[in-house]
This record gives sequence, structure tokens and C-alpha cells, in this order.
Amino acid sequence: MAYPLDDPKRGVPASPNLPEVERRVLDFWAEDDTFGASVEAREAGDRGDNEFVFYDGPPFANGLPHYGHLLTGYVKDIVPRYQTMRGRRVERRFGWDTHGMPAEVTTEKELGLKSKADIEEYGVDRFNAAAKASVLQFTDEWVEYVTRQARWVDFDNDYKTLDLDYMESVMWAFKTLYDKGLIYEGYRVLWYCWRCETPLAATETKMDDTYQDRQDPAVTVGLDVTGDGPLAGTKLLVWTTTPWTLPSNLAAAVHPDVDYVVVEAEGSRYLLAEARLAAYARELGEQADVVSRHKGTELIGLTYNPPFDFFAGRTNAHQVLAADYVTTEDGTGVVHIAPAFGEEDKLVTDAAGIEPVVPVDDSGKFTEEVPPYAGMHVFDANKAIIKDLKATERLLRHDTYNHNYPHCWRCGSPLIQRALSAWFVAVTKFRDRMVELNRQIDWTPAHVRDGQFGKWLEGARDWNISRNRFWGAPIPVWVSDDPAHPRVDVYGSLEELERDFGVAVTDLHRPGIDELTRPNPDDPTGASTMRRVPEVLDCWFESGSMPFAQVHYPFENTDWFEHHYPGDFIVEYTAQTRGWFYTLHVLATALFDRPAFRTALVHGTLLGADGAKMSKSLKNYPDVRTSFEQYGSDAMRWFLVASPVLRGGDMPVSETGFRDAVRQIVLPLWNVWYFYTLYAGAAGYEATPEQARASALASENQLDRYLLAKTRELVEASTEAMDAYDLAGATAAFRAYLESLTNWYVRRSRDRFWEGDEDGFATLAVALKTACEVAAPLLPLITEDVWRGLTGGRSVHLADWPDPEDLPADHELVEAMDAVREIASVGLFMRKDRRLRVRLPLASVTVATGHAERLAPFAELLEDELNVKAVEFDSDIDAYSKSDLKLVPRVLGPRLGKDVQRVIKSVKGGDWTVEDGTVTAGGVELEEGEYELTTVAVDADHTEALPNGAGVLVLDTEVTPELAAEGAARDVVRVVQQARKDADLDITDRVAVTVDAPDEVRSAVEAHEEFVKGETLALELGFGDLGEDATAGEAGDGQSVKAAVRKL
RNA sequence: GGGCGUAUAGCUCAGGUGGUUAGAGCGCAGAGCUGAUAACUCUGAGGUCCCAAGUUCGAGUCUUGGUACGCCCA
Repeated sequence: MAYPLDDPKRGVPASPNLPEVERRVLDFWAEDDTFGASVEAREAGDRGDNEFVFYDGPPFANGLPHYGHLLTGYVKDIVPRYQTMRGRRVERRFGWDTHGMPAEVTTEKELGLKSKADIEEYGVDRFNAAAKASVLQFTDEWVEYVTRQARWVDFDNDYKTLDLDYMESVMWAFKTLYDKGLIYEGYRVLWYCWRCETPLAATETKMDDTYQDRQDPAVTVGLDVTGDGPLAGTKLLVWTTTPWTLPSNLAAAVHPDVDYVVVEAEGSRYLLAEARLAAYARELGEQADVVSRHKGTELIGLTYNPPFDFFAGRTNAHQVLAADYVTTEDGTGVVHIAPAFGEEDKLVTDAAGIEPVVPVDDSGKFTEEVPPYAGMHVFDANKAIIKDLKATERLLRHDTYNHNYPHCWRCGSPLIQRALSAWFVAVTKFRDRMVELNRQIDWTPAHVRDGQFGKWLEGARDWNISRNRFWGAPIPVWVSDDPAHPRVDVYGSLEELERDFGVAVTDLHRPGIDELTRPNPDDPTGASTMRRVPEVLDCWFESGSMPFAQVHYPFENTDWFEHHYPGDFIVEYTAQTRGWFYTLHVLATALFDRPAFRTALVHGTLLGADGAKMSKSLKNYPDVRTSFEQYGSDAMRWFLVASPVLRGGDMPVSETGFRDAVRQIVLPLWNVWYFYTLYAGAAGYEATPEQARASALASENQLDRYLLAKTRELVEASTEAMDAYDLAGATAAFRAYLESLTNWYVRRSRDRFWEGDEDGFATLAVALKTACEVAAPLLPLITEDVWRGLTGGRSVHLADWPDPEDLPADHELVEAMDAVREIASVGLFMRKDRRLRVRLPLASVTVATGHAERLAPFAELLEDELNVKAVEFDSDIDAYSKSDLKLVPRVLGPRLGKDVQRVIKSVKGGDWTVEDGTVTAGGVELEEGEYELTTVAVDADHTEALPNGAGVLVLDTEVTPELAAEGAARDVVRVVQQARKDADLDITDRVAVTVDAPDEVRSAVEAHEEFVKGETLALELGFGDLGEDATAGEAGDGQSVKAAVRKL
């Protein structure tokens, strides 16, 4: 193996087509199975203790990937690549989330079905078959995208939540929780989608897009107080934005501590909270006539006539109850209670012994219990109900209310709350343990642990895991169909099913599973039958089961699972704190009493280029495929990962971002490589990586040593950042390094490379190789191409992460070089300021600095950079400067206290002296450390101060005729070089040059003929008149020059 | 209404434990340099560090109270 192994025939183009380079690498990986090799190359270790366990959250592939998926995918790729290079074995299995409402809704649309009844009529078996096909239809395209983004993940050995093994593990989890007493069936009020005809989990109402603004009618209704008390006949004012719940009214609630008033208006008396009186000025008058005042507690137990008669006379109903959740923010301070349609309502009525009534069917339509509205959808019934209230003179006010209202996360219908029977995980029973175990998890950003996630855990409620649907894992519960002979069987394995039902089960999906029935063993008559309950599981229960279900635990791989749980790392976006992060944590706590993962990275949301949410219809973001083809995957990866989105913030995705990544990162890296091949190739330089390293370490060149030390610092910084999962920090370190590499080392080393300096080639090779290794996780494609070309090795991703100890530590040199760059900066500024162009050589520059000795080795470098004949160092700063006093308030402040401000002012006003080494300012003697004496240039014409009081720079600005002539000659060289370029010559072509210039310039060129010829590879140099075609330029004091070249 | 987060240049963001003259990249303008670069170098314009009060000798930084935006909960 030898540098450079890049095939000369292929060439390393100066301006590569990056997507083409990427495709070449992807093709190589596919052919070579580099991914497989990268996993296999690392030992699992004893009981997997050398494994890095990564959990891939299963995406739901019912559409194509967007930037959010890509971002998560990039992180899911970067961390494992890094860990692999660090020597860990990182298995990566892709997973597919396949069950649940998203699949069903899509399938309904595809089949043109509109309701559950339609599905049943169509046939559950056919429907589920269609759902299965639908959910897998995008998998090919997902594979294509994920592959194109250079994400290494095993698709062949993937898992799907619809696999029999996976479903059996989920069934085991259900049974285990049931046996632990953590699952129960309950009658509760839940958010309910009347279109999908199923309740939703709290989680599902908290996903993106569920809360949307909605305008609803708001009615204020008067309810007549009954009985013979002093308030009899008073109208109790209640307010609601769901008039359709009024027929089901069973109570009213007040807050015990709120002050209520009875007011009289237009002959009627009304009761409401005093704080709400002003809001009803229109109906009750500006200065309402207050008849009496009552604390909430005094009102409790009052009875009233319900707004409708349907449920009049029910036990304990239609009385005033106390409820702490009543507010006086809006409404009347008296709350209408319909227990079947409000979670809090039901808690209050349960306590008062009031049975709920549910006159609404599964599809959201009124039942025969309320005849006038029977068959009407509840939202449609609002209008009729309001009209009837008006007719019975119960309606005080009717207006509208805009609020944020939850909608079904998949079909978009507005949800309602409705009481129904459902299965729950008793999360509240182990909530405290969840909070404790959360403390063992490292979150990035850190505030998520106690903030968004921690708070959500503290407020966790029992989790509704049943869906009255079709496509999902069945709830494995069989119950007797005769209440006279009750029996409940819960199953946790296929074997148990086979034992009881006598058939081998090969598919757990409905409807097959529902056909498993058997006589009730507890029924001596033999008439009753055990039948499965109709519900399927919430698909979040399944994705939360992923760590064990993907390996069919506990039926297989029990030992493996024991040593791969918790996982080391997961990453998702913030909304998953109520989604996947949460369900993983719930099941981990309940089943295993440990966290499911050790480190979680939570990223923010990607926005469209305009800063608004990405929107397909608005097309406010660049097309994914186009971006791949235009900028490449590495640029996209860099842009996304370097951004604040990984710290939890939101970030717009724009083409500009990708383009900047190409320009600032990918191309500069490529160009270093191009530069290397160009010159090492031209010089015929060859060395093995080991030889190169040996030469590089032996190089005495300051720039080489600097670059190696700098490279070591890059390795150290990158390692630290990657270990902390600070991917943005790693990109920042690399970016800064790249800047030093390209804009200082390479730029300053051009002449050496031109001359074929082998130490330089060796050093650049070592630096480039190391840089590729460090950047390999962040730019996997481009670094692969460069690294392979450079080393002839198989893959950078099979390489070990570089060891900083292999490179020399020399922070002093790095600092000295930084000082040299400062000096160069100041020098160039002085040239600009004095209008002395850089191409014009000057006699000398003197650097007066305390670090003269340390900087002396860089004299030649500075001569070159500043184009001066001599750089001299002088440690006698005073000869060129005077002192300036700078206070250190951090030290001085504590001693002087208030007086420090006066001293500061004095110093600014020049009131300070130095005598015998004692500094006095504003009459105060300063002590060591309370001040710094810095330098200011004395001779402003020729001198500038270096930053931070490091010294001064003195420039000899005298332009002698000799210097002017040399400058003019260099100007001509520049014009000739441009002419070479215009003629499209190779850098090594020898030429004959003709120059057309005024006499003054001509004699300058003649005086420096050898120099001009050498610089331009001219074997012949002549003068003469040139036409329009010649390359034109300026030389010397703005004189026109033309040049032409002829290849020899 | 409560919680979490954010607020610094036109844009995207840095700015341990308070220290007086607030930085970077991009963008913009000017100049320089260039046979690796889609570049680079130097310079410039551009700031009420969201507002207010407080603590302090001193606040972008700490405290309190607001405001705005985002997310979450109710």
C-alpha cells in the first residue's frame, strides 16, 4: 500500500460532483458489505459486555420519510459509527411499526370504507389483509431513502410489530402485567373518536396536531332551583361549550370557596359567581341588583329542575355539588355536569352516588333515550338543543367560543369525551417508581429529565391500552359469555392458547383469533362459552415493547436480553416524551423495574424554510430527493447535526443550509485531498501510512509540527464531544480544525509542496487520514472516498478511532502559531492601511514582543506571508512603545470596594504613574496582579500594537526603486499565471512568454528575469506588442500590462 | 391558570463561578491575494444583550416582577 493509491486515471477532480462521489461509495459498501464487516470486526465480549446497545425506534412507514425522520436517522447512524470505531460491537436492526389507527385509516380510505360498520360488512379478514399490504407498501422506498442517507442498519434482519414472534412477546407482557395486578378493565370517561369508534389514550391526544382551534357554541342556561328554601325559583346559571351534553345533565357544581350572588333582572332572579357578574352586564344590567350573597358551601345540596326531562328523577341527580376544579375564569362559576361526557364530571358524580347516563351511541349519534334528537350526531344536535332551550325560556345567552380543542390524531375529527369500558395499565400504582428510575437516565438536553419528561411522569394517569378496532395485537383475554358463570382467562403465550383451544395458532390477528372459543370450564351446565374480548391493543403498547419483543423474549434470547437491557442509547424528537420514550419507560418499570435506556437524546422540530411548520401543501421546504441529488447526503447530515435542533430547539430547513455545508465543510475537505493528490502525484511521492507517519513525526518543520499538534487536539476535542453525545460540539471542533488545515497549513505550505517536500506530504497525509477518521461518523461518504484513496485501506469505518497519543502534544506550539497568525493579521492590516499592496516587497518588519525567542523560528514564514525581506524579533518592547495601564477589577474590586469605580475613571483620564516599579492610579497604590501594563505604539506611522498587549509591529514602509521593480516583476508574474490559466495549461507545462509592457515595467522584468521565468515555468521570455486576445493586467504603479503564453 | 424552555448583530448562534472595550459563522460593502478551493486574507458598516426594579464598587451574567415566542399540562 502506498500513498497515494488513488487511481490516476480516475483522477481526483478539483470540482467533484459530490452526489456522484457518494453514489460510488454507496455502491462500494453494497458490494463489499462493509457494514456487516464493521459489526463483525468487533467482538461482543463476555455476555455482550463489549456491545453498545442501540434501540431503533420503529417508524410508521405509511408515507415517505421527511427531514424529521432523516435527522433522527442521521443521529441513529452517527452514534453507532462512532462506537464501532471505538471498538464496540453495535448491532443495528431496523424496525417497522405496523399496527394501529394510522394503518386502519389509510386502509379505509383506500377501500372507500367510511365506518366501522362498513368494515365489518366488508369483512375483518379482508380488511386486515389490506391493512397489512398497505402498511408495507412504502418499505421499499424507506429502504432506499435510509440507504441514500448513508445510514447503516440491518434491513434483512428487521423486526415488524405484526410478526408472530413480536406479537407473542407483547402478549406475554400483557399477561405479566395482568398477573402483577397492573391491568384492569374499567368504566371511565375517555377521549373518544366517534368516526374511528374507539377511545384514545391520553398520549394520543397529546401528539402533534391534535389540538386545533375550533369555534363552538357557548350557551348560558338558567336552571330553576326547586324545594322550599329561600332560593327556590332562582335560576342557577350554568355555562357550557357542549350544549349537546345538556340533555344528559345530572348535576351542577360550585366551588366551595367562591362567592356567589343572587341578582334580580327583568323580574327573574339569577345565581352566579360574583366575579362573573360583570361578564353578564348585558343581560343582568351594568349595576345588577344584588339580592343576596352566598359562599359556595351554602349552595351545596340545592336541587333544581334539569334542562330536559329525559332523566328527571334519577337517584341523587339534579342537585348542586362541590368541585374544586370550578373556576371563575369564564362561564358563570356554576358548572353543568354530565358525567358520561366529562372526566371530572364523572369523578364528582361518582362521589355523590349518581349513575351516569350515556344517550350517545358508538358513532356519536343520540339514542332513543332522548327521542327528539335520536339519530342526530351530537355536534349537529347542538342547534336543535339550543332552539329548544330558547323555547322553554331557559337560554340566557348564546354566543360562540374559540378554543383549542383536541382532534383525532389520524382522521382529524373533533373528539368527544365519553364514558365507556376499556382496559388500563394501572400506571398510577408505579408512578413513583417511574419517577425514581428516570433519575438513572441521562437526557440531552438535561432539562428534559425533570422538565418535560419528569413532569409528565409525575402527572401520569392510568393508560388506556384498548382500542375497539381491528388491525392490532389482540387483547389476550377470554371471558365467559354468561354473567351467571363468570370466568376470565388471560393468555401469555401461543403454547397456552394451544393447550386450551387445541389448535396451533400461527396468526394472532383478528378475525382468526376471535374464532378461538371453548366451553366455560366453570359452567357445569356447559352452556356458556369463553370468548375473546373484542378490543385490540394500543399500538404504543407494542412499540414500548420493542426492546424485548424484537428478540422474542422471554421465549428466546433470554440471556441475550438480560445483557442488552437497558439499551445504551435512543434518540427521538421532543413529542416522544409522551410517546415512545414514555411507553418504553412505563413497560420497563412495570415489567423489569429498570429503565429501558441509559441515554436519550431529544431533538427539536424541523421547520420549513420560512420558519413555519413544514407543510406539504405549502411546499416550504426543499424536496428530499432533489437535495440528495444536488448537495449530497453528507452535506444534509452535516447541516442537520451541526444545528441547534439537537439541543431541543426548532430549526428551519433551507437549501442555503445544505449549500453552506457543502461550501464550508465538504468542499474544503475535498480540496485538501485534491491538493495532496495533485502535488504528491506530480512529485511521484509514495509512502505507506506507517512510513508517512514516521516521516511526519520526524519533521522539524514548524508548520508540520503545528499541524500534528493541532490534529491531536482535534482528536481530543472530538472524543470528548462524542462521548458526551454532543454531536454539534463535534462538528464545531472539526470545522475549526478544517479552517486551520486549509486556510493556514495548506495555504502556507504551497511552495514546499510545489518543491516536492516529502515531510510536508507525509504530514498532510497523516493529518488528512486522521481528520477523515474523526469526521467519519459525521461525513461518512466523503471521508470514505478520501480515506480509501489516501490509504488504500478497505474502509475508514473499519478503522479504529484515532488515539491522540499517536500524535505529538505541543500546545505551546499551537499557541505560538496562533500568535504568528495574529502578527500576520496586523502586518496585513498595516499594508492595507498604508496602501502598500502585498505583492510589493518591503525591506523589513520588526516584531517587538516578550515572546521573541519563541516566535523566532517563524521568521521565514512571516517573511513569506507578509512579503518582506527580513523579519526581526526584538524583546525590547519599550524601544518601540510606551506602556498603557489596564486594571484588573476582578482583583482590585474586592480590595477597594466602592473606590474602584473612581480609580477606573482616573486611569481612563490618564491619571496614573509608574515609579520604581510601583504603579499609582488615582492616588491609590496598586498591588501586583491588580493591573497589567500593556504596550501602545509610539511611532504611529510605522508601528501598530499587537492584540492583548503582546507587543508591537514595526513596518519599514520605505519603497526603494529596487523594491518597486521587484514588485512590478511579481505583478507581471501574476499576469502571466493568469495567461497560463486562460490558456488552460497543465501546471507543469513549459512555456514561452511574451510580455507587452511600458519600459519601466519591462526593465523591472529584465532585472528579475530568472525569477519571472522560474515562477511561470517559462523557458523563453520576450517582449512585444500583443493584441486583444492577450491576458491583461496591471503592474507597478497601475501600468497596463499584457501577457501571452505558448506551450512548448 | 400552572410548568419547562428561549429572548444577544440582517440571519443562525457562542458568551464556566458577576469584572467595566459583548464575540463567531453566514450575509452585505470595500480593498488585497491567488496555478488547490465553489475559495482565501484584511477592513468596515451593523447591538437599548426583550423591558423594569433590585442585589453589588461593578450585571449580558445573579434575584424579583413583567413582555414576547415555542413546547407541555390544565
